[in-house]
Amino acid sequence: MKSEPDEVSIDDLEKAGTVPWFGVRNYQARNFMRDAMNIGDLAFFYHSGCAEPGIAGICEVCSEPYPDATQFDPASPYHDPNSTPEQPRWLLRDVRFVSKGRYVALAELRSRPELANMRLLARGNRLSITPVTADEWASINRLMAENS
DNA sequence: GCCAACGTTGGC
DNA sequence: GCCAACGTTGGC
Repeated sequence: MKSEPDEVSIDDLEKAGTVPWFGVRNYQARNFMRDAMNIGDLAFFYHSGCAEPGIAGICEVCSEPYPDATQFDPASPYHDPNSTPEQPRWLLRDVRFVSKGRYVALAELRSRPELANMRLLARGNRLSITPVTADEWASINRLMAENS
């Protein structure tokens, strides 16, 4: 799950404990969050749009999907004038802080042959939420556990 | 249903 | 700030 650290960083999540994953405005990413997640699932917290993008920590899905309030707020950059409370387009889930690990930068992810097929790293991928296979999860977890 | 134009994402 | 890649919009 990608977030710009200027908006919500892993440290912000640690302080807050739980945050709603607001602002997703891509149908595929929304569908992954709505349909492919279950309460208790773990996710990598990825920092994007910053000097050194990469995986900063782990969070846990802790709610069912519910409407993203920012879509109804005209003052929000995530406002969607075509969405209504009766038929909301954008759903989110809450996530809870689990842990921080050694920062695994995008360049390091790209250097690992075992991650060559990871959806996150696919050419042209812009989805802010992508699935992770069990093997990818295990190998990244090992990288995060290494001493820095 | 096609496709050009436009907007956005996100790494660099 | 640039630009490749992709998604969305809207005319036809």
